[in-house]
Amino acid sequence: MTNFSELNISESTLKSVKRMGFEEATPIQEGTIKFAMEGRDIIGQAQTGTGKTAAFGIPLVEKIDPKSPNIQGLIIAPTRELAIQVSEELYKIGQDKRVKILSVYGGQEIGRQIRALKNNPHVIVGTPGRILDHINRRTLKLENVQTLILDEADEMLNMGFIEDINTIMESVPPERQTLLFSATMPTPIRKIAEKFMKTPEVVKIQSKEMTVENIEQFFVKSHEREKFDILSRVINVHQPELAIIFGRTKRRVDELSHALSIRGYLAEGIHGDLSQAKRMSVLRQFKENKIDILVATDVAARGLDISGVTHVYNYDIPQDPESYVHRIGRTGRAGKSGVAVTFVTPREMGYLRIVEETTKKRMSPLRPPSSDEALIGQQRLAVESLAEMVDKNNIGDYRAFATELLEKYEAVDVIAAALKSMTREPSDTPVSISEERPLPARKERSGGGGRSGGGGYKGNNRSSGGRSSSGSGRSSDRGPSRRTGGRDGSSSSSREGSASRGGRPRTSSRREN
DNA sequence: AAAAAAG
Repeated sequence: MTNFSELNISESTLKSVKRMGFEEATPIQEGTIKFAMEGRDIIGQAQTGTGKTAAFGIPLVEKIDPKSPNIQGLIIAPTRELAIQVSEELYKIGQDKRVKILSVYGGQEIGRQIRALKNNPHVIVGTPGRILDHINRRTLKLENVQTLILDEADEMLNMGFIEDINTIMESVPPERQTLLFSATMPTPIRKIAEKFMKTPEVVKIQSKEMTVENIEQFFVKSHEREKFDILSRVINVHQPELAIIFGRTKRRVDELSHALSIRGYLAEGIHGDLSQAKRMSVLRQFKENKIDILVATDVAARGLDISGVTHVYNYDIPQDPESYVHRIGRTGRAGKSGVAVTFVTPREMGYLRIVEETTKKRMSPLRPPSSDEALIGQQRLAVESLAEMVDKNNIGDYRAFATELLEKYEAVDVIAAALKSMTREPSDTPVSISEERPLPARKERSGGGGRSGGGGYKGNNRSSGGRSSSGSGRSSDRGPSRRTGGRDGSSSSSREGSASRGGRPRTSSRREN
């Protein structure tokens, strides 16, 4: 372990770092700061939560001349939220040295940014689209940039920014220092590194920090229409302090957050169609614990560093396993433990296996709690918060009323009544969540086909005839490989028997509610 | 097929 004071950092920066509560450098910080202060180019392989921002932020701030009016550092980040987060942390690191940081990103009035740019910031943090926009408007002068940093480079690749990145990098003087951070190193990123970097030092942190070892991973096999009720029960049993629920689409997120609010949870949604102001306010409320549950699309899956997230729920299993790793990585951070629960419909079980192959870890099946268990969870919660109020002597002047009650009733009855009034009974308020189009059944190396549309709806519809919605019966293109393998069809499982209580034979009576 | 990011 290295202490920051051993890293040749200037007094002013050290002071800021101390104020932020940092004492010892994390592995990525130790490795990066040492080489970066020597002016070396660096490839850092690490995810957020490892102290990455300070790893490049400290040497960047060290290099800034606060008396110069020029932009000396440029940082490119994949999402707006990440750009904001990075600029906030850089501001703290550079506070004592009076380094001026400016973030530029889409969704914010560009005139305001242009005015702010005239205020001679030293460091720009931005998203690719808006940075390019400013370059084209000639409102962003990059000819004095000495340090260029790519944060989450592989994410920017995934999001299709690779061309933008190339263009931006070409607009920065070649005799600069370049730091590139990426969790993985796919070929296009490697190419960028070869093209734009000078004999970079590679700083890789041990795989231990990059995996998900302190996260307990569960899955719940559940049909689409049962998901929400099971989710509420699981939440009531888990009693998460801070939870993120991921949904697959923006619409899904809207409906879920609305439904949760109806049932009395403090939940808000966040996705890319909301105004930037709304996105920021939701995130801030979540960080300040004003809401307990953040419902999100993958906009919140990557990079965001929100401390204290105890549970992650994947209401829909993510398509690609990488997304899964990013999502559950929002919990179990900074050495704390976390819980991740993933809902998976029977026909999506193939995706689950793929995820498990990627993480090299099996998920444990989670039995959906009964409504009784959910209630007990709520009651426990009431007991805890009552006890906490007593412990903290947070009783105000209710003692007189308590005495009054005790003249008439048994103490135990009074307390029981108080507990009951604090308990949220499982609500049966109806909520509506649209059925999500199921993920396409995983195709196994089918060679042929390739006609547009990919015949998505190839479900395991028994051919029960009945005008399945919207006609257009394209039953002709039944794939060549209708496999019979482990389909659950008759679901011989018999555990979690409570789910199908009424034992209704699943005949053709679809859609009757 | 969805989401992110420039409007």
